[in-house]
Amino acid sequence: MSIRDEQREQRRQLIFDKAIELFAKRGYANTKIGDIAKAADMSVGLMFHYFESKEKLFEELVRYGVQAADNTPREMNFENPLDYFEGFLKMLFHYAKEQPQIMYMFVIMGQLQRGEGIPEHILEIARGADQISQSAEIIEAGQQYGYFREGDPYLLSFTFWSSVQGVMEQLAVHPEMLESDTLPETDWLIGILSKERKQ
Amino acid sequence: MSIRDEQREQRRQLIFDKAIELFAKRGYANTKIGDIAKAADMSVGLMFHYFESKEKLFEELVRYGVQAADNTPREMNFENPLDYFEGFLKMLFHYAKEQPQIMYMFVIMGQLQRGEGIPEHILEIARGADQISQSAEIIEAGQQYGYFREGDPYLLSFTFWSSVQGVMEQLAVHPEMLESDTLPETDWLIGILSKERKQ
DNA sequence: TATAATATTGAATGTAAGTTCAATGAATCA
DNA sequence: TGATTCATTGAACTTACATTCAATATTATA
Repeated sequence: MSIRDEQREQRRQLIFDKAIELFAKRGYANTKIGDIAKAADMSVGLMFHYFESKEKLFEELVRYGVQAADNTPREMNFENPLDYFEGFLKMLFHYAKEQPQIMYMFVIMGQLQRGEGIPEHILEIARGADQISQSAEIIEAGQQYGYFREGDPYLLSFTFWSSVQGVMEQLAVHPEMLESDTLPETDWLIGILSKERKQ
Repeated sequence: MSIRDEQREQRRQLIFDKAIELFAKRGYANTKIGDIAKAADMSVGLMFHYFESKEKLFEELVRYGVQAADNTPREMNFENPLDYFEGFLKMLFHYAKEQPQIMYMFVIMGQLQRGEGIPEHILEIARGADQISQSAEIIEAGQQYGYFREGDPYLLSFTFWSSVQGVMEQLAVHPEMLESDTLPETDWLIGILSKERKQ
């Protein structure tokens, strides 16, 4: 790859990263192209040299998020189903510090569900990753082995992911908590799902 | 009060209610005055007969929310501090069905924390209600009597309220769950705070 | 009923923000 | 070095949306 191409790629990546942060912190409609340009230290016009439009930028970002969400579970090994959730949380909190993009991505994927201001075809892309239903299956299976609390698996999954979502959203606005490593214990949230308290 | 005044009040209330719902579901920037007008079945111009501006409407709404949040704890009696949180949740879920406004209000108050698109003086109003710090005090006191989990009280409070926030946000987009009374058990969330599992 | 006050509308206005574009500068390559 | 391609900018263009306003209808009051 030529130097030109590399620089182009770096520039795109820079915009991408700043956009993730801003979209996560302020929401789609609240985030102005000018804000992103300023954060990436370039003119507004240049943004359009790298991304066709605000919408396309956001779309690319959502695709990236869906893909990441899809891949993550496959990368994980776990013995008991609860470990799946615990592992996920640990990973989330762990990465949150070094690569806040992952956390921001998570926040954005959540915001999407609320988004009537967001074009339908982008919402469609996001629906690909139905975390709640997928997890509900794991929970249902796990309940038979007594790992999980009793109750409607979908509702448990809903409650767990909504909570994680809420925590991530708040963390996104409180970067100082990340920096000082002041993060919830994974147990606190896993407790929503688990039958017993950890020893 | 004259009939005119009454009707005026009703009209204002209608706008107010529709605005709460839309702001909660779509966020401040995403919600167009035209959307609210359509929901309230009136012309855009008429909205401005009842409310000076979108911002003023939102401000009034936030003031209402802060006041409601302030009053609620005083209305509650509880024996052990955990009951305070459980009572609050029960109330929230209970009202959510009949008066979704309360739930929406809750969602909006949460959105405010994220809001750089929202005028500073409105954010200032919202800061009046620092749920997290207030609850942290109750938690800290309760820890001494063994009701609560060990851990940084502020962080516990943060985690609990973030989770509640997350659940409310999701419920706001899934009204069918409210209607079918498919709601999380309060225990699931109280477990974030409590030392022991309920018998 | 006549007059005043209020309710209501839709079109006009102003503005903020997304997008386009012509012009300039910098890098690449022949 | 000259030509070509890409990077970058700021200003112009456009559109969506908040807000204003003149005109009309409705209701209250004398």
